[in-house]
Amino acid sequence: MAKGLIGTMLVRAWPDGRRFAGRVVETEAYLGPRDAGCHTFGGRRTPRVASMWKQAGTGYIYFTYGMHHMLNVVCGPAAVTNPGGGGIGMAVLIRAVEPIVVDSVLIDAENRSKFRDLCRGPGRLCKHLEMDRGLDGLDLTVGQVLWLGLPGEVSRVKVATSARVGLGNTPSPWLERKLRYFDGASSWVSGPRAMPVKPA
DNA sequence: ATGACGATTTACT
DNA sequence: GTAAATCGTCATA
Repeated sequence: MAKGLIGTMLVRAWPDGRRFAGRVVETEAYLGPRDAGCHTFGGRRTPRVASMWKQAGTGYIYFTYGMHHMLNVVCGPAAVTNPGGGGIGMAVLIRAVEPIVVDSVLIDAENRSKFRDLCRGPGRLCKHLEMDRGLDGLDLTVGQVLWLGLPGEVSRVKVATSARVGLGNTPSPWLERKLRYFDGASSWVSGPRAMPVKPA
């Protein structure tokens, strides 16, 4: 799903009618309880990560560093047979988006560079789309506040991969896995365009 | 009740 | 390149 979401449209609509739409260009996969980099590592089910155990299509938004919010798309099944447990606890972090519609105005490709940093990085994305814990747990399949649409452009996207960003330095094979996906031809991607697998 | 810690960004050297 | 900003969350006590 992390790979498949590259190229899809992320849409945000405000009560006052304003709209934003952007093309997803960078994601990261967080694979659940076995993944040392994942918030559900070890089967964690604290209030903060509760949304990660819900069904695919749920938004998981959390707060970190005392100032930033991050948006994830939950992608596992929800609890069915075991109400207190169940689910898979996996999600995809949306790290960067190419602005297409800003303040309800379609931005031509030639003018898009003016918005280069608007949604480049998970923190900036949430800041500019005004997404916080108030939207945590939202059903992203209901197109009213925040949702995902169809691929934005009919073009062959070359999806590149790298290790995930910002996971600290606790040694673990999980942190070296190439679970970050991005449009290799996009200039809207955050951080390094390729990360070394492991510093020699 | 307390303390350590971020799936980051920004400002400075 | 390095460091500060800043606070909710959760594991201890």
